[in-house]
Amino acid sequence: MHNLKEIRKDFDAFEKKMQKRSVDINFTKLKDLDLKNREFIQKKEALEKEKKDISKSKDSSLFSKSKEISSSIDKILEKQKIIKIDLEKILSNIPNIPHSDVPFGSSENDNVQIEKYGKIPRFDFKPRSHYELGENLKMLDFDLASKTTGSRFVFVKDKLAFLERALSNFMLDTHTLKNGYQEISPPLLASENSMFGTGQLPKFENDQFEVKLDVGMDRKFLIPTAEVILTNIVKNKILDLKSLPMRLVASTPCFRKEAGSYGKDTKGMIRQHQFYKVEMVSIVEQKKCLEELERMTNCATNILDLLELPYRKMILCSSDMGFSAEKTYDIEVWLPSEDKYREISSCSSCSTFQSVRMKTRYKDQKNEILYAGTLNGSGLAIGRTLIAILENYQKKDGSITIPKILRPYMNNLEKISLN
RNA sequence: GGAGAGAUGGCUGAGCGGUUGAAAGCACCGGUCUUGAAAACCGGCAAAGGGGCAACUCUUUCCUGGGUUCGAAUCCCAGUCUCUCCGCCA
Repeated sequence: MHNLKEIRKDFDAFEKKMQKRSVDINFTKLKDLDLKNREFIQKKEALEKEKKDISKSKDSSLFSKSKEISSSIDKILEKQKIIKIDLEKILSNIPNIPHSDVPFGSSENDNVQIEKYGKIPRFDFKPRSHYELGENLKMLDFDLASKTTGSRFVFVKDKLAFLERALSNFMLDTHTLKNGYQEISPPLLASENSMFGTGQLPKFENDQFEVKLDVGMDRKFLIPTAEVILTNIVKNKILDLKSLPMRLVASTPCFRKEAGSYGKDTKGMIRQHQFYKVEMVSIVEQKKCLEELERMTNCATNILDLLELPYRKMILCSSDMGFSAEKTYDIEVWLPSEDKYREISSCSSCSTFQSVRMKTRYKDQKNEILYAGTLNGSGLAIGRTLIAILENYQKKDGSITIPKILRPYMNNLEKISLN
């Protein structure tokens, strides 16, 4: 969310920056509502002052006047409430402003490749897709999942389940032992307010799984990413400068409705309602956002380097970035069966966008209170890493070689083949 | 599920109808002292919002939402969360 005070300073500049996002926002209405809102505040405060003076004077002859003032205040408050709701509604649906580094674009086709890494494997046979490989090994079972649950779920079995678990441990170990992240095992449900804080609500409610709890009225949602719960750890806080940067990592299941992607990636486990992901979150001084983004992205790509998987690094264009992001790098891993790169990690700086929503601040050296910068990135999506290993490490006979770095995590198993 | 207790500033914690935005301590910032540091001492120190070029000033906020009152951190009602005891249980 944007700080209205900042927007007000230069409405036109704000409008101009927002054009890069290609979203339609009623700026005139926003400006108008802000103006009216401030008028009401002034009227209200004048009356409040008057009332306060009466009560301080303890002059009983003025007490009835005070009652009258109270009712006028109520009337103003009522009108102001409507304006405030409108204002909030507009404001909370405005995305973050893209950083000047971000290329302008209208679709994912405008994302810009920064660099390619690793060697694309050559096969002397037609490489199979991960679902063919997994089903042949009898270790991926999509039919069983539709039987027990429904579409876009999968059973991962046997050695592939082992591999999945090994990946989680390997990634967590790397981030905690080498990259300075603190491991967290968080709740998988988030409150409505937490979902608002990171920007999933109110605009993207359709993508979220809401969970009905019997007691209480508070709404709860299954986390679509651990980003939600990790970032909201610092909600409503004024942090000590010494506690920054704060780096957190968690490996959790993630739940997404994938509304609006009907017919997309219906085969295989590229796009599921539930998947494991190792997520990194950093809370930093606002001026250190971009620096931290580079660091975080390197932490993500480092995992691919260690797994010896070929990938490329992309910078997302203005229209392909997430709602809360000011700048995003996508890491795409090579998938031989599709003969192309597919997203396996997304690292974003959200500047102060989320911290304004969450009210996360810190005191700098001068004791000034500033909004914190927040960043999040996958390090990596486990399901998709599993896919990448299956496809890139496949052999002609349908067996899978296990990447060397993972073997210590898998009882020194070297290869997965049909039992 | 049953019975109690509580929620106050960055933190700990007093206050239980009238300059209380809130004692005290810790933390933090500035200063004195010191070769430097620590200790000690002195001073400063809540946030959000509005107005003003500024100095500054006003309003709101003691979990949330209602209510009583001229006036609420303080009284009443509802909700949320936390803790203790009992029961149940992974």
